[in-house]
Amino acid sequence: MEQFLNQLNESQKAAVLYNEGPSLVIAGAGSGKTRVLTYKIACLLKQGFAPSSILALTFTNKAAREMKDRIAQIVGSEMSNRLWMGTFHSIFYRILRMEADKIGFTENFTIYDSSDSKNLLKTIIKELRLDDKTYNPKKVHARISELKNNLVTPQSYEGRGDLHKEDMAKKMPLIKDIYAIYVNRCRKAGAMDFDDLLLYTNILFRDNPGVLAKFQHYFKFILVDEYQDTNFAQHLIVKKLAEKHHRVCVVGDDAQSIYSFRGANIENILRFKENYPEARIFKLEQNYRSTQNIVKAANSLIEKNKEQIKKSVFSENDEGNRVKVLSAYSDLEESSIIANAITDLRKSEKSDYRDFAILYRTNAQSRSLEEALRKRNIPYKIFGGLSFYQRKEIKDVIAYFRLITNPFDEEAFKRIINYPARGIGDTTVNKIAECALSQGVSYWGVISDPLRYNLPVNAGTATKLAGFRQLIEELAAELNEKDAYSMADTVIKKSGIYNDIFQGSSPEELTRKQNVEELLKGIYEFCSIKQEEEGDEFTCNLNSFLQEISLLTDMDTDNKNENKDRVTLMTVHSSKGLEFKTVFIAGMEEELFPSSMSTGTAEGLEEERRLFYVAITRAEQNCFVSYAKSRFRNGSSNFCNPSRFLKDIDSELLDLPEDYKMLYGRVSQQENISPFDTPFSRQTSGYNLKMKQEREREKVTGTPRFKASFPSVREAAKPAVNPNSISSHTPQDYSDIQVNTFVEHEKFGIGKVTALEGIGSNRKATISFKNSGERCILLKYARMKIID
DNA sequence: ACTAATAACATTTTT
DNA sequence: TGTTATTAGT
Repeated sequence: MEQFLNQLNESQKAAVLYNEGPSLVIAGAGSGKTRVLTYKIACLLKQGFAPSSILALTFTNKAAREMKDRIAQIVGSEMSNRLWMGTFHSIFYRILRMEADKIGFTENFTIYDSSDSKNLLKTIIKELRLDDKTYNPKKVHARISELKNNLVTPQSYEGRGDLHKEDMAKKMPLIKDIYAIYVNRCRKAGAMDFDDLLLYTNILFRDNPGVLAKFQHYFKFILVDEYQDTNFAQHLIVKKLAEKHHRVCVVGDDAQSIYSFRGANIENILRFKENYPEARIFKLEQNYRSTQNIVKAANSLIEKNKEQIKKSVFSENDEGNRVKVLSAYSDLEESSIIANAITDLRKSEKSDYRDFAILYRTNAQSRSLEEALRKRNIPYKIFGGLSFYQRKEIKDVIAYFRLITNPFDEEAFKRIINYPARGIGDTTVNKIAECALSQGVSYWGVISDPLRYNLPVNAGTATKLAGFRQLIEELAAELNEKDAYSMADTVIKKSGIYNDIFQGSSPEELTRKQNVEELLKGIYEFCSIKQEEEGDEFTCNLNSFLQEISLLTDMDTDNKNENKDRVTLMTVHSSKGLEFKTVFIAGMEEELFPSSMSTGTAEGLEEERRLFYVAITRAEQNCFVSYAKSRFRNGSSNFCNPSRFLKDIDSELLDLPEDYKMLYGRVSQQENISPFDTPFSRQTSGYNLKMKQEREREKVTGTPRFKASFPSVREAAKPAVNPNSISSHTPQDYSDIQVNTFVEHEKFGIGKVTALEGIGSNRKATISFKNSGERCILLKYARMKIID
């Protein structure tokens, strides 16, 4: 214990050791927040708190996993595995499954992802014959999400004239009707959306005092990471659970609250003390990550925000370089300047590619950056964009999984009723939908008994529908016999997906094939990991796999490229929590950063400023900020001005380009324009004039700083895969294995086989590992090799 | 029922 | 520009 405490500074130590009541830890960027959280939990365990009595909530699976690993290193994995540590959503998903009957769900309920939700809303809007321009499904979804996050149910909406007024003002007076129908449809489909996981948890606790009391008693200590990102529903869950013991510790940084558009309420952290008057507040202000100049620059920026908790983040690292501002004529030039800088810095500073990150406000900006990097053979990886589980072919397969575990899942049904094509077209589906709607049954109900519900289809179609029904029923019947992996294999073959996808050889088909293989591999790995964790009696069924992935994002999946030496490209949002030796922040322009969507309100603008703060504080040694004077956006080229945020940073901490000084030197001499109310038009004319002059000079001297044309060469398709590779990851052959054989396991290391039992795919080995003790492993899933 | 063509559209997105 | 969703045509 002592040795760990010695690794902490005084304020960190104080935060770790105070466990008597509620506490708020304000953790500045790079101040060792994770370290405090992990040591605190380790400390609690050492003090005798049972691991299962500690609830630790995070926002990402990644954060939860990392913390778990670090705690395991201190107290061992036997103990850390028993902690209730996970994302809000996954923890309460687990609890809701346990208590599903109390709120009228079955424990197998499906989770609708946001595209499922939007699709359902779209059909409801259509069914109500409303105009989907005014009732834009995306907007409606956002509104319903907001309502749910604030615990407004369709019932409680009734008594809220204020909310109705808001919706009327937005010309959507029927929101409440859509909302009510949506909730009903989800319930009938046995489905919850992401927001429901939090809403129903609150309902569960509200309506079942016994259940609440049970968990209040159960969780003796509650910790919340990234508290600035909690919404009202999350805040209230924590508050209710902590009511009994009042042992709650929340950690966060109000300056890094960047998710208000998803319902995060910065007030939760700003007003923590009002909710917990006896709370103690700890501030972690020493930044261990960045140079002094970077920290100072970030401080001078964030100072311009009004709403924040006072703190003074400082660094004792080297002074470092100033934040260098780069100016470019176009987004194309910006990209090449950055790419060249990476090449140069890598040599001059002996950096690896992995030391660099390029951050941007919008995903669309990645394209030109990509091209520039590719042109110079700089390896890179892009985060964001379409996640693995969002891909069409993956969603199709998952939809089969979902439908066979829950035939009432309407969205899954619609997705696969005619995929692969089986001659059931739009007209038939519409008939089913109409039939289901008018007679109050599910889609599945209709095709189970088309005659009873008078489904108006001809004999041919009826046969096809019966065929589909039979397919799903047959697959469902196998659910209890087979494990997830063989189940998935069966689904893909029986459904016809295999024939549809694994035949073609065009690059797109190849990619789809690869993705499905990747999914199968994922299921396989999931099974083997589960097998190891849960022991030999555990059968890994499809249901548990679905539960796992329904709350998983791509951030969690592609960690295999993590160690490769590549430049990172990502949005500022997804960079939160990460750090890089050198950071480029691209596109620091008005309307882009801050986004034109957020400049309308002071709060919106403050959030953009916090976003910039997050971006700057990712940098350890060098921070570059770039802007272009013209940018290709939404199909056309636009002139842009440098971001107002550049003016928020102390100019002594910036290394500004000449043209910027010329532009703003003049403006600021005239008058001191507040960054908030600078009329945009005032700058435009002068600025464009300047730009023209710059351009002319280029022409005259004939020495452009970079080549003007970039042939847009698209990268060739990914390397081909073995056409038979559907079986390339199938279990290794362990037929040579015997008692006393030595093996090396991927996770557990070297061990000796002490016993063997079972035959075929049920063959298991008991292995005594050098470092991890004795374990019984199903050979089918074992990831190990025999050593001679 | 399927395909091709065109219109509409477009922040950020831990779950 | 690039994607996605609806529509018109076969």
